[in-house]
Amino acid sequence: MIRQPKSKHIPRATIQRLATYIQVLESFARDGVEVISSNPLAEACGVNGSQVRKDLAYFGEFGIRGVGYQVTSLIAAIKSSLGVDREWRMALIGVGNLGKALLNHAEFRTRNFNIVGIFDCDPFKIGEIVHGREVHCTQDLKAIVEERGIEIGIIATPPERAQRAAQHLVDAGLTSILNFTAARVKVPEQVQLDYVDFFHHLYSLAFRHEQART
Amino acid sequence: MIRQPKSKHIPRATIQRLATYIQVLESFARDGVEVISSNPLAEACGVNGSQVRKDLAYFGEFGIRGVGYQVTSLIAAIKSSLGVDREWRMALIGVGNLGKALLNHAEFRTRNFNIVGIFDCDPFKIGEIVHGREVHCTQDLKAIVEERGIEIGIIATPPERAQRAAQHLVDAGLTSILNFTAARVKVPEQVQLDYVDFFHHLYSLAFRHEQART
DNA sequence: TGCTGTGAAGTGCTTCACAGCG
DNA sequence: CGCTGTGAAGCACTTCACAGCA
Repeated sequence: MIRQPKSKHIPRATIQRLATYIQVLESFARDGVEVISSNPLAEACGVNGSQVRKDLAYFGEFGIRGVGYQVTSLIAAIKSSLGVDREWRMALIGVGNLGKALLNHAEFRTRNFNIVGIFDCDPFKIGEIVHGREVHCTQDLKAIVEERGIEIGIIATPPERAQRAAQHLVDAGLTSILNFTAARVKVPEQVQLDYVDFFHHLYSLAFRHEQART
Repeated sequence: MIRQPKSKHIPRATIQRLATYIQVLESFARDGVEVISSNPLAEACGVNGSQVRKDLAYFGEFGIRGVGYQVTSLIAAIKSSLGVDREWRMALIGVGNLGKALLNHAEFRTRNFNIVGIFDCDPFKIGEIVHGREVHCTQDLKAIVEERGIEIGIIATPPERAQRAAQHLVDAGLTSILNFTAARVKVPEQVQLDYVDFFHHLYSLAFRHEQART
C-alpha cells in the first residue's frame, strides 16, 4: 500500500528526516513508549517540533490533538508513505572488499532491502559463491534484473570502474542507483542517483574541527 | 597551512560541494586538463556555475578572469581551505564486519585520513591483530588518543552499543565523530557528529522510485 | 487544557545578471 | 572578448504562532 502525498513537491530533506524518525521511533517502541508528541520526538532527532509536524503533514494527519502520536502506528504510516513497507530487491556490482562488507551487512535484510543478485566483471570471481550467492558476469545483469524483479542497483566497484557499472545498471533498465564509490558518474536525467561518500563527511568534520579552534 | 575564510558563516552544503569539486578536479587532472572554467566544472558536479564561483569565493579568489581556474592549484587551494592538506588521525571503535571493512578501505590512507587506533570492548578481540594493528580495550582510548594525536573518532559497533562508544570518544576528549551505525546518539553540543547512514539513501531512493511511477 | 495541523513570517541558500578585470 | 567575483533577486525550507480539535 502506497499512501499518496497530499501535495506535489516534498523536500528531499523531509524524506531524509522521515528515515530518521523511523529509526528513533523504533528505538522508542523498543523502550515501551506507546505515545509520543512532536516535541520530544523532535528533540531526539535533533530538529524543531514544527518541523516534525510539517514533515508528517505532507502525507496526512497521523496525530491526535492534545495527545500526540501512537508510536507503532506512526512508524507504519511513515513506512507506508515512503513505500518501504514492502521488499525491495537490489543488484550489487563489484564483489571486492566493500561489496563483501555490504553483503555481510545484516541490516539490509532486516529492513527488507535484499541483495538478490551479485555481479563482477573479473572472470576469476564469476561463479564464486559469496555469502550463499553466486557471482554473475555483468553481461547477465539485464536478464537477472528482469527475472528477479530487481529495482535498485548498488555500485561497489573500484572508483575507476564506477561509470561502466552505472552504464550497465542503466542499460539493464534500472532507474535507482546507489553509488558507494567516490567517483561521480553520469546517468540519464530520469535515473535517481545517490552517493554514499565517507569523504564528504570526513572533509566536513575536518573543516568544522579547524573552524572550532578559532 | 590553514586558509582563513573571508566571511563568518559557510553553509554546510558548500563544504559538501567543495569535497565533490576535489573529486571531480582530481579526475580532470588525471585526464590531463590543466585549466577549467566554472561552467564545465559545475556541469560535471551537477550544479550551477554561479554556485561554484560563490562557493570558492567564501575562501578567496582562485581564478583568472577571462580564463578560468588552474586545476592543480585549485585542488590545492580547496584542500587548504578545508584543512585536509595534512594528516588526520582517527580512532575506530568496533572491530566487527563493518569495522574490518573500513580498515581494509585503502582510500582512507590515500586521502590522509589514517586509522591509527582500533578499539573493541569484546575481551576475545582485544590483543588480536587486524590489518597490522592491535585491537585495544576501549578503556585505553583516552591514553592512546593523547599519545597518538587522534582527532576524529569512528563508531562502527553494533547499533545498540553506539551510544556507549560515543560516550567513550567524548570522554577521551574527541570533538569530531563519524557514526557508521544507524542509531542516533546524544553528544554535547560542541561535539561535531555526522552519520553515514545507507538507509537514508535507500529510503529516499525507494520513495523517489515510487513517486516516479505516477 | 494540551498538542496537532497550518497559514504567515522569517531565514538562508541558490540563481541571476552584470560590473570588472585579464 | 570571456570568465570571474559579487550584489541583488528569487526561491525553498524552517520556524513561529495560533486556530481548532480531542
